[in-house]
Amino acid sequence: MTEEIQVDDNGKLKCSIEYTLNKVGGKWKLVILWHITFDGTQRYNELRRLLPGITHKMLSQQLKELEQEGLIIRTQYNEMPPKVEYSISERGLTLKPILEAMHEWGTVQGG
Amino acid sequence: MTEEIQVDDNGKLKCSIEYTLNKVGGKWKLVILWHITFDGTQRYNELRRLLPGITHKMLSQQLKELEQEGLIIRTQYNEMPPKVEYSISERGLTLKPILEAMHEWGTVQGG
DNA sequence: CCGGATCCTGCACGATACTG
DNA sequence: CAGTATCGTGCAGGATCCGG
Repeated sequence: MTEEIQVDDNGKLKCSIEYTLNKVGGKWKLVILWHITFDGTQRYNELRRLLPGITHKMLSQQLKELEQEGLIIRTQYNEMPPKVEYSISERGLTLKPILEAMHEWGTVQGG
Repeated sequence: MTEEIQVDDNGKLKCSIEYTLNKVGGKWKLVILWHITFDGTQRYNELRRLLPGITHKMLSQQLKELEQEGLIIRTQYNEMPPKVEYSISERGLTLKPILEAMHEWGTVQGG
């Protein structure tokens, strides 16, 4: 079994936290994942309401990236009107410790 | 004791994770904290070596912000040549669960 | 050795209009 | 309802020089 070592564009060593930040960094991803994980499956417009301040573009963009990473699952119902649900995947569930830790810290430190 | 509720610029509710991201979000803060927490007290240039790719400006800027947040402690020795050490604070130690969770995830998922 | 000051660039993020 | 398309912009982040 070969050793997989994380490197950046210049071939320098990266620590594992940088890998994580690459996947779920940015302003919205962890917040989205938190809601889908703990509030359960959500529709598109439900997420918009849960995320005050997010724009149309950012929500759909972040959802698409999260789906491509296999962290959430997109389920489309071909009805009228359209209905799309986003749920957490098994891989996404492995982020739970991170979400819980960050939520706990924000709650305690933020008052 | 009054209830402290997190709100954004428009008075909308924020979830605790957003508070956390405000404090330790961005490209470098968590990585810096990880090294100072688990590799122990570090000098300025030692941190530069531990953080391949970080620029002079970003390192000093992030260190200053982390110190102002009370997450790390800056100790200056008035010698020649100058010597400055950065160590984790008690408040900074409360981030340990987050750091461990993100490092663990990056290690497992990143291979 | 440890930074601050300045100037600059690019991309994350946003506003808005349009569509099946 | 659940998105795309287009166009802007501000600030995170970077390069470089200066100073104690």
